Amino acid sequence: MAVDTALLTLDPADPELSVLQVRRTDGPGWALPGTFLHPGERLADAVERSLRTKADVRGLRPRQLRVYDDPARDSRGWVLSVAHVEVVPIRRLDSRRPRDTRLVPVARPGRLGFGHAEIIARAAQEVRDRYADRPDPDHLLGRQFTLGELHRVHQAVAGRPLQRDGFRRLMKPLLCPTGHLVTRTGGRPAELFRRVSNP
Amino acid sequence: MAVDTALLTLDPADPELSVLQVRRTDGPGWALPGTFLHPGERLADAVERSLRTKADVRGLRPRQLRVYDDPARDSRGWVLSVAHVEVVPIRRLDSRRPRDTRLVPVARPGRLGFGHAEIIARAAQEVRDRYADRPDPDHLLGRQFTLGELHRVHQAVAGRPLQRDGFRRLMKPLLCPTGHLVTRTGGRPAELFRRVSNP
DNA sequence: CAAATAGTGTCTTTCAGACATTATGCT
DNA sequence: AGCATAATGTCTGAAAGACACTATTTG
Repeated sequence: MAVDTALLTLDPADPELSVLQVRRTDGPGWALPGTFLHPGERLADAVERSLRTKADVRGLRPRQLRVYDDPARDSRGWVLSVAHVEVVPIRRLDSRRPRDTRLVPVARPGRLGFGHAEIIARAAQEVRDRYADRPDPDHLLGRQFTLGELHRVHQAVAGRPLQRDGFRRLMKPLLCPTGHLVTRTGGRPAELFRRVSNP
Repeated sequence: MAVDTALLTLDPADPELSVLQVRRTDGPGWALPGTFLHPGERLADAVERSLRTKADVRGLRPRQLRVYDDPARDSRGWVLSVAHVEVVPIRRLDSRRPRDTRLVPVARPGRLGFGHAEIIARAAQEVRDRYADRPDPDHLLGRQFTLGELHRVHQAVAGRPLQRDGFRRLMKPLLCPTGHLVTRTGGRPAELFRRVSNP
């Protein structure tokens, strides 16, 4: 019994939804981070453990995607894997080891074994669905942000342009205005917003 | 490692979405049909096996819901369970043993252990989502049916009345007219339809 | 002023909800 | 005729797509 995780993030330099991959220890190539489940361990704890040791990321709320149970999936034997998806802002990945990890756009995941390409595709779809009608539910942005910043993040997650005015009208009733203005780049100052109910 | 299945059906006498429960062998009360996974066995095969022995149902296409991994879930020890959902017409349950099984409306599942009530709620939601915009995807009806029959099935699955004319307009473009009319009860004869792409 | 970004107004199309009307068989 | 069911027509309001316009900053 194993867990595998598609850890997604946004690279601000290249605004595409990307997935963390780790160098395989048992052979050449890359794979999703994963681990075998310890006896009595919860799935979320195993995900946390695998990502803590491989990418130094903590405080996760992984979501299950599905179980992959094809007996031929893993050449080492019969391994059931519970696929998970998790989204973190890229600064949470700063402490990862660059030689043993890489970030790859989800649209071009490379050649992966274990059916990991399918997990990535499903993970990307899950995140896109989550972002379709909620303002940045996975906190890629901080507590406060402008509608322009939110717009760019949602476009990057969706992987396609989203109409600006329609996006504003959809998101504005879901946000809490702070009343503060901010000037980030040359242009009219933008209003800062917060998510509505935020821990 | 185990599988549990919410096997849903419609009782024509009482048009509510109902779930099959089996008498527990290790204690009093009722539970969802389930079994432990055999080594090397696929999840879908374990589901099929458990339902074949307990309800004499074959030819299933179970869908995964999620894994339940709470270590305190099963008092007998550490058991991960993959919950599944499956829908069959009630005639496929004719050969079940009446004393050891029962059909219960999903809205009132009774007192169940192992978190089975939550599985049932999630299963019902999954089926309702599937039925929201497709004509009877799980073949509760046969190959041919009238829009009135389809309407009654969808209402029973949804657990609430669905507007008749809106339902017709939504479903008609998804159906293939046969050109044949049929008179089932006193009233104007209805046209028979088929699903569009049907194996 | 020009460029860049933020914010608003408005038109059209589409679609769901709701109600009404017509069609055709049965007793 | 009267009832039951099937099928269609039409109005309205909400939401999405699309385009245009105004507002406010920097250089």
